Amino acid sequence: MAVTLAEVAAACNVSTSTVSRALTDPEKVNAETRTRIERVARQLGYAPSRAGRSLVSGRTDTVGLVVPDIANPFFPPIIKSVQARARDKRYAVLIADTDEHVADELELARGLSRQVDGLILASPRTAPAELTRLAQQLPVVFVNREVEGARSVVIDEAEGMQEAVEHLVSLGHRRICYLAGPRRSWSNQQRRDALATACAANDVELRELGPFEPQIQAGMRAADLLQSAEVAAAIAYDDLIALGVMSRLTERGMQVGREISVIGIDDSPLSTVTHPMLTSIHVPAAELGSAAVDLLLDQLRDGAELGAPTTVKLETRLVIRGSTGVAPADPR
Amino acid sequence: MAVTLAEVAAACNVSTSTVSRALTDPEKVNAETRTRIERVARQLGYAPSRAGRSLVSGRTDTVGLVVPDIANPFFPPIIKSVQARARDKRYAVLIADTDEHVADELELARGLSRQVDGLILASPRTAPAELTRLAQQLPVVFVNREVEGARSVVIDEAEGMQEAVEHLVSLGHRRICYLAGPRRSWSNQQRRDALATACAANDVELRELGPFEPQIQAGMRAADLLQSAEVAAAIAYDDLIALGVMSRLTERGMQVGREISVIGIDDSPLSTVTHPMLTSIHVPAAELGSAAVDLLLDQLRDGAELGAPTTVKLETRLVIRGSTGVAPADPR
DNA sequence: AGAGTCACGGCAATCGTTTGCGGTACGATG
DNA sequence: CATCGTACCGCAAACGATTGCCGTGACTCT
Repeated sequence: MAVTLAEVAAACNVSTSTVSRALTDPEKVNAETRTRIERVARQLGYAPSRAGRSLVSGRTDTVGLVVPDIANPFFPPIIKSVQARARDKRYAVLIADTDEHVADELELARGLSRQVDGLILASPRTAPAELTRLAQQLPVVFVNREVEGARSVVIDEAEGMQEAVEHLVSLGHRRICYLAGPRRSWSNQQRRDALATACAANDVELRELGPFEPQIQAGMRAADLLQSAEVAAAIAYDDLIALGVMSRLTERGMQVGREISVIGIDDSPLSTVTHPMLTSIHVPAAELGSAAVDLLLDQLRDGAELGAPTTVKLETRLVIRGSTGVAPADPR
Repeated sequence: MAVTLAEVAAACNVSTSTVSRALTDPEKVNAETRTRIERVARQLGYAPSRAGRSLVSGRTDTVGLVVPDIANPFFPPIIKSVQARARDKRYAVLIADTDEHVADELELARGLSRQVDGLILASPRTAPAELTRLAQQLPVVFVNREVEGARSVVIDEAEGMQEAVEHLVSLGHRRICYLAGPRRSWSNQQRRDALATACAANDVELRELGPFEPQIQAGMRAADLLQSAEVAAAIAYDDLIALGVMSRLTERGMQVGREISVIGIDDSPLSTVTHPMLTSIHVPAAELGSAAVDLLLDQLRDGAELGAPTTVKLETRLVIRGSTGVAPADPR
């Protein structure tokens, strides 16, 4: 079928070793023969067999990426940047989608682990101990989750959250409702904590509803609950929930941005598709992805596979759009 | 590092061949030894090396999937269903995103082709001849594009488009504007043709604007053009464009669903997030994905690698929501 | 009892690459 | 002229799994 090293070697009257060296270790072989080999290899359309190479090198030149839900607009930008960065470094990317099934997460990761050199887990929800253990078995980088003894890339929601609260306060709001994400989600806790801190610092009352799954439908459910709560400002766990809320509230005749203010988190491209557009805390998704790849490849190269646990923190900031406005005189 | 066949064999006092057979060809070996081997293998945590297996079998148990843009909500459902179906059949999925760069499409596909048994190309925009040639080199299934001599799964927009036109006509519209997708896009031509046919059959005047890239931003641009055209009903190439149009029109103070009607295609989950919600032609995305995998694996199994070119056609239908309404008395 | 059958499992070749260990030929050096 | 160094390249052994072929032993049938 495919052209092999041996065929190229035969066509050049040299041994396979020489061809191999010529193509991977150019200095090790005479310049003249090297160019000859290179030419013939190209002519014959030679491409090294991944399998053969893997077998002896022990590497696969592939990284795995596990995400909870490709359809959640938060992840595509991350996936894209992971792919782009990996491709630059000659790595392929295997993707697995857990469909938000926490139970499948480890299983999928383990499955991938056999065919990749390293893994990136985005927003995992598996128990910490399991993740630590996984990270001891092969190079892993966690995105949007800090794990003991492992490397991770996370976002620092403090800044953005503080801006969000100050923004609402400046509009006259004194009471904010947090629409919580999945109960055991690490980033939900981070966000809730950041919000609590910001509220405390600004003397704002904080309420909470939820938990909600990060899906539009759940956001619609949240909207109905929100209407019976006495608040005029809500910060949602993520954009999807926020969008669901807006959609449902609008449908029920409320004027988002006037009667009630809504803030999302992620600043996904969808933030601009609604009317009014969604005020959201911007998360640098592309950087999340590329930083994760860098951290991972770093780990792979150094051989120091369990290199110093590092946490890269990326900043967030508030992007103000139309879904937030001055608090109504009477907070309902 | 990893447990090998040889280690399992040693632990069982049998040869590697026996272990291999016990695990892959259960009938070929004595029930008693088989269970013993299975037990030991599990205990030792044995997992076959993909590389070793590939080398001798020539297969990789991996399929490649090339999509134009993961961030386009049309594709995640397809990706998901491809993955799910592939996983069922013990195949891994390598994904590549062309970022809408037509030029990279073939290159990415070729790159993948070395490490997969077969390819699925979703909505490719490469020239037909190239695609035909690609399909001769390895098993390929095309999604959302018909290619000479190759297998593909496409959608039949005729039905949905006819429903859409009839729907608009029943609301009093006599003039429809098509917001075209990328000029050389195959599905754009399909959709335009289907629309033209439906319009002719219903004695409706058809205008056209574009081309537009399938992105929200482009839709916003379309909206502004639309306002200076004398139409009160538009059918967009896809939901993203339609959503961009709605968003921008609403922002400019128009009442979508009253002053102007908008219809999208794809019926992506986002259709429900806007207000009013987007009337859209539903495309069975999940079926597209799983049908593609079935077609591909079929091709792989039969060895008849260039099996009969088949085209699977999936039906579409209109989903009516709030973005369409009765035509205003004076079409502006 | 002898021959044939059958189930089971081992041997060894094979897939395509990489790489340590030498071997060869050449030029340089004393 | 002999010795040594060096640059280049070939040999062959891995890597881990699969599989055709054959040997062994037990059983059956006549």
